[in-house]
Amino acid sequence: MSTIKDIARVAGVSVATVSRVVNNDPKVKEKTKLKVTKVMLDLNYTPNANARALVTQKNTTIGVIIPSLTDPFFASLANGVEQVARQQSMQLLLSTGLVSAESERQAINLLRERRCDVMVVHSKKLTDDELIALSEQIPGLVLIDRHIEQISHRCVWLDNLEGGKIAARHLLALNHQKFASISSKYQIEDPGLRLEGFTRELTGAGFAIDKELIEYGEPNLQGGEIATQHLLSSGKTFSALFVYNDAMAIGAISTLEDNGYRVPQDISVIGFDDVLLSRYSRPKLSTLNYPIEEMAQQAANLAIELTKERKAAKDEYKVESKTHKYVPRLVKRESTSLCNEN
Amino acid sequence: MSTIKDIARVAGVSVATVSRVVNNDPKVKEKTKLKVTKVMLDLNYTPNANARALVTQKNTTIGVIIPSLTDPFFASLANGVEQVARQQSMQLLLSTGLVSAESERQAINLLRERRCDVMVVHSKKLTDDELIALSEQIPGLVLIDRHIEQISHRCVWLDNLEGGKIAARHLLALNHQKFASISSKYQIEDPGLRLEGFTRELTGAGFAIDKELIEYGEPNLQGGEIATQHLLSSGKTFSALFVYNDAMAIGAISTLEDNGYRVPQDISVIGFDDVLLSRYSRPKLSTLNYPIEEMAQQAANLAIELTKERKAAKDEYKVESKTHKYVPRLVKRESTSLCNEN
DNA sequence: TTGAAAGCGATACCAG
DNA sequence: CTGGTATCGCTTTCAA
Repeated sequence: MSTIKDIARVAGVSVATVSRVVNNDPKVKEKTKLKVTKVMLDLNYTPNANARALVTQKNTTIGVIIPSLTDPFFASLANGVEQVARQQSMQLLLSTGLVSAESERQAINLLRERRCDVMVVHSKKLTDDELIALSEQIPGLVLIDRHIEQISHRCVWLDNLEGGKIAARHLLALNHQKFASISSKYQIEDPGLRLEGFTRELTGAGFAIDKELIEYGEPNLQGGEIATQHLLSSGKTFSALFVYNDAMAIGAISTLEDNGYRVPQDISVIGFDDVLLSRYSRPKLSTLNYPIEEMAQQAANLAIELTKERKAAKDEYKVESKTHKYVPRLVKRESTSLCNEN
Repeated sequence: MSTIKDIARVAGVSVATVSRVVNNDPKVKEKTKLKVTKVMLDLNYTPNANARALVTQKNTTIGVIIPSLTDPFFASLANGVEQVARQQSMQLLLSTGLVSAESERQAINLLRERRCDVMVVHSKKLTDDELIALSEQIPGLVLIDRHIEQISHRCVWLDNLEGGKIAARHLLALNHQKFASISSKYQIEDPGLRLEGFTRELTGAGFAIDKELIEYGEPNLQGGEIATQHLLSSGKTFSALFVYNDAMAIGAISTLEDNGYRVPQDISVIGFDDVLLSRYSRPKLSTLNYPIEEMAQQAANLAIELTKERKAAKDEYKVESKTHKYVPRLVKRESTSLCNEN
């Protein structure tokens, strides 16, 4: 691979001049520019981005850390960041497969080694304290899908509590009175908040959800199926089912129908996330839209903004107090309908 | 951000020594090692990967170029590469949003600038010739999902023709005689090959497919719905439908059922790809498994292998004549069954 | 308009 | 075991 020196030598100019034409410096004579350009083409020259980054102390990489790519939800998240990257002529450095605090920590560290100072991180395992400490060292670190009060202005998150409430209000408005819910067995924040919002709103309306009608399972199709079987075998009846996410909801519907219940005529089912799947299922799933791609874009832009600010005003603490909270939007499709039992 | 010099100064040693402890060189005295390590922690030191790459001429990045991340198929591809990257302690540089030959070319070039010499590329727009030329310059370039004879050993691809044949054999074995097919309107290679394999096998068995029973549409749910309407309105009957991909197949099923046809009792439907979706649909979709994740892993490993080989034997042309062809596997689920018409 | 030279932050060879 | 130093490929003053 030819270097700037090779070009300089062959073209009979100094490296400084070559550098200038590479960077489009207007004060190179047109003639030399042409000459140099030709040699670059001949030798198939490509500037070395590493060397460049080293001297300019600038980095055109934006890092993304997510648990997995196969989950469409995270794929959308990555996609949102990618769009911003493209728009800003930056590139995506992606890290997945996070399972432990240690692996999350390591992923962040790898990004730091590359001096990638803009990063969008989806962390569920690291503690608030560690994240706060990290964010002090990394000005361009933005958390997505998580809210930490002390660094609120660097978090882009969804109001899961409100999402649960919205679901409850929707079912309540449809006249439902007997509720069940399927949640995720994983004790990350989201499932708890969604369920809490849901039950809280029910309580406010004078209803309650039987504890035996709350099941926990793997947050996927099969988990939804199994949880639903448990629900059914409890012997208790319900006309409305609030499920942690769309995949589980689709699994639930499938099991309900296998057991002779029609959705939504007999039982209304509402999911969460509004992934592609929910539009493909039959009946089409009513759910809460989680605008993850938009949020990811926002997060990426925010991260870029933060690094710029840092440069502009080194030690001047400019505490952005803006909050980046999103509220899920109800998407009414076919799996919920008026309750005809009461 | 502190540098190796800072550490050396504070610890009272030379940069060489610091470098040694960073790289775990066994011949540093335990005591100095401890001292240096402490300072590194104190100053929150992180080695600069760019500087490192510059001097070692080694790069721990593996590049992936795909059209999009939102498409689960490509997400799986990226995921496969990521797994290999992780396993080799490398990192993923991802580029998406390819729409034209120019953008594909640019994406590859950005990877080159970063001296990322291992790359897995999914290119549909660049010509064979350009790709061949490129692969001569980039030893670690591997093409996925595309086959170019001259650089066959650097292509990891699926035999779409054979896939079509397998589908045909499956339907034939189920006693079907009247066929229809939905293909993609986009004139990339795959749809043509799949359909050709399908019809060729039918012909071999003494059957044919009515040209009016071949529809083309957008390769998504809606495209499948629309194409199916066209098929139905032709007035011609058929008992088996071969669809370009799973999304279209699910759209097709939906339309068929809306029109009073039962799947598979009245009409058998078979898709292609075996994406997650096909397991969620009802009836569960019979389809051809496209082991894209496995293929992506293979491609990534191959790319790494190629760069190593290059290093081992510079000019010695070691033409790997191995071929990396995959054949799709029939996944029989619920959407195809014995024809009861004949 | 161009060139010489001083780094950027690390590695690795050669001495000692 | 440790230190000095040339070097990687490029950008960026400072002079000419």
